[in-house]
Amino acid sequence: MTGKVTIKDVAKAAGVSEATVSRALSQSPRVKRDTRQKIQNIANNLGYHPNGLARSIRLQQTHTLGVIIPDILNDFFTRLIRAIEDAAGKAGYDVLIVNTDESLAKEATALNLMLEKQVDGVIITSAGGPTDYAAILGDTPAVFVDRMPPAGVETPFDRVLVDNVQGTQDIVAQLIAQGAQRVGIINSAVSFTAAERLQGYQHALIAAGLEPDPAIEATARTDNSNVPQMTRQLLVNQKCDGLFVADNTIMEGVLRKLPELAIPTLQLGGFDDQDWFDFLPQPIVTARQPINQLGKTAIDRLLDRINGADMLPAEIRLAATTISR
Amino acid sequence: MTGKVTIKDVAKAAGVSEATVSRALSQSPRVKRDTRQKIQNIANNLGYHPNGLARSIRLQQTHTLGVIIPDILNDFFTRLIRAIEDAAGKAGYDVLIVNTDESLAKEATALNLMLEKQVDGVIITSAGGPTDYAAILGDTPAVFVDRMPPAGVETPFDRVLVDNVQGTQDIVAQLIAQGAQRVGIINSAVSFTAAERLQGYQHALIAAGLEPDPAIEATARTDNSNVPQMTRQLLVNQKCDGLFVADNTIMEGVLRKLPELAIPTLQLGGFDDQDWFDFLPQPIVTARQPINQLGKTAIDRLLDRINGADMLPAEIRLAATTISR
DNA sequence: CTGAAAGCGCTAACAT
DNA sequence: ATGTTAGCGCTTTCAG
Repeated sequence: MTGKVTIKDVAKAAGVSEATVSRALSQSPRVKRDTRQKIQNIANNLGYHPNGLARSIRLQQTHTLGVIIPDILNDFFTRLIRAIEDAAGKAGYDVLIVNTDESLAKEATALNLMLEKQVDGVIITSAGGPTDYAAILGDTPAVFVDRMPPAGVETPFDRVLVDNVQGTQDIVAQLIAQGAQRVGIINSAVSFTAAERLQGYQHALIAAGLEPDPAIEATARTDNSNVPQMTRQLLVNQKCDGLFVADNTIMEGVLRKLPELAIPTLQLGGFDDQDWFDFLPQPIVTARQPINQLGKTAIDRLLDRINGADMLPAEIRLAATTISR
Repeated sequence: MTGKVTIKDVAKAAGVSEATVSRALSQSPRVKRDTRQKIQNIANNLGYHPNGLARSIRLQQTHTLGVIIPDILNDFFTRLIRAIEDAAGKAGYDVLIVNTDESLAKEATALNLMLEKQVDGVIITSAGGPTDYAAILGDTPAVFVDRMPPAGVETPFDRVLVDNVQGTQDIVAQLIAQGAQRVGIINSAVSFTAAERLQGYQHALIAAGLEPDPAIEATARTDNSNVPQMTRQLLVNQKCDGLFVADNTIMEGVLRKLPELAIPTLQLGGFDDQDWFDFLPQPIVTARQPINQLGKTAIDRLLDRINGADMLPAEIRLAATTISR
């Protein structure tokens, strides 16, 4: 933090008051054209950059939104960030992104950081802990995206979510339609989406007259270290001929394990779509999430709140699209 | 920007002065244990969050670093961000990331944004324009990573770069060793890396006694829209039996086109490695970049500058590793 | 050990 | 059309 040339320097150089410089630089009509021109030139020559901190502290708003993301290496979140940035940028807001590595501790730190930086609002993809968001956030507006804190009923926040139940149900139904008789699941460690996706999975089984079997319902660790072993367990020991995988990071582990297991006719499906799935040798059924909509909807909602809209917290569900390859 | 409870409120509630609250909360030893305890409790109960803007403006430093990234959807940069965040975080710095979509205009905007936010330093992956960085940056320290502005000789900035020439040369040499007789190149639109990678490509050809041929040196557009066509051009029309591709985004386009061309024995290689290349049916030779080192080195260098280290701007080159699949 | 007061850079009344 | 001044929330001399 340097660039020590301040509005005072410009004022002195131009022989006017600080107020006039401020007005000139913010295009106020209350300053003569000539003066404005002169001041702008001088400011440029001096290499003046307004101090946004000072302005924000004065104006009581930063025009910055905080975004809390659990895994910046995950393509899904990268795209979500991009969508959020886009929507925010169009509305004139900057975005402060913090990655939490699915750690609750880091999430709390991130939240505090954002509050200290006085962000005007926050978008949270929760790592899924028992955090008391309302207490921490005070009256800073927040919108939850993709995941909700597990708290449950009385969440006083807006939520923009994917229809995980329906999305999963569609995929599993498709796997069965393609001939699978015994479909296992490797679920994710993220409690919120895991619960919903398990439900969709079971719905699909029951709708097809199949019985859910706890023996073929596995859960991946957060670091996915047990995925290879779970894959073998379900496909070899449990003789599943269909497999639903709850997200793209788990899918990568499964795909890596598959060749050595050499299952002849496996019906494979999973949540999250990746472009490179096009290059896979085997067929795969996936749910493509409406990422851009997710981001845009969340930002719209957040900006409404920031602008003082008086509305009840709502839950918005967006549908995923099933893609068969 | 809300959270209106300030240090003044805490002071009032605690019956002490603002100064004492400030001292208590910053663990100054110059305040009685009891007082500190009491103040901390009151602050918690009130839901007090220090205003980072006010503190930064007072302390003349933000403990925030700006990072300018040209394409946040590109896996390479995502990993770079992650590496930078990691290194910065360990040193107690936050990171403000801005994506420029390879646009010079957005890059300039991003730079200004960062200066206005008073970042303590900037890491730039340049979109590669004729921008006069020195003039814009003033005395804000900056380090260039992965790419340098084209200016050339007299860059007064530190640069942390990959050895593009050697990396490319190794790959192309490997393609030739594997039997390729006529190796084409689809280069990137990014001037800096493109120039170096072309050089490495040509070196390898010459070292193998092959003649560089402009007819098989193609360049992708920034949006890669011409990649399918270039691929056909080189492999079908120009009958190349080897192909070097300058980055991972171009590689994806090539891979997408390959099946329909059905080239029997193609030796394929490219810069940037992706984990999912493991799943490709055909062999591929890639350069894995030392991303973590890149990030860490850049941050170290930047922090040294921020802390006033007096050293000449240097260019640090890191080696890429060749991976054959 | 604690308080009073100045000042970081900026904008917005309120003058003139 | 421009200048004067107060104050945003914080830290830090300087006094006590």
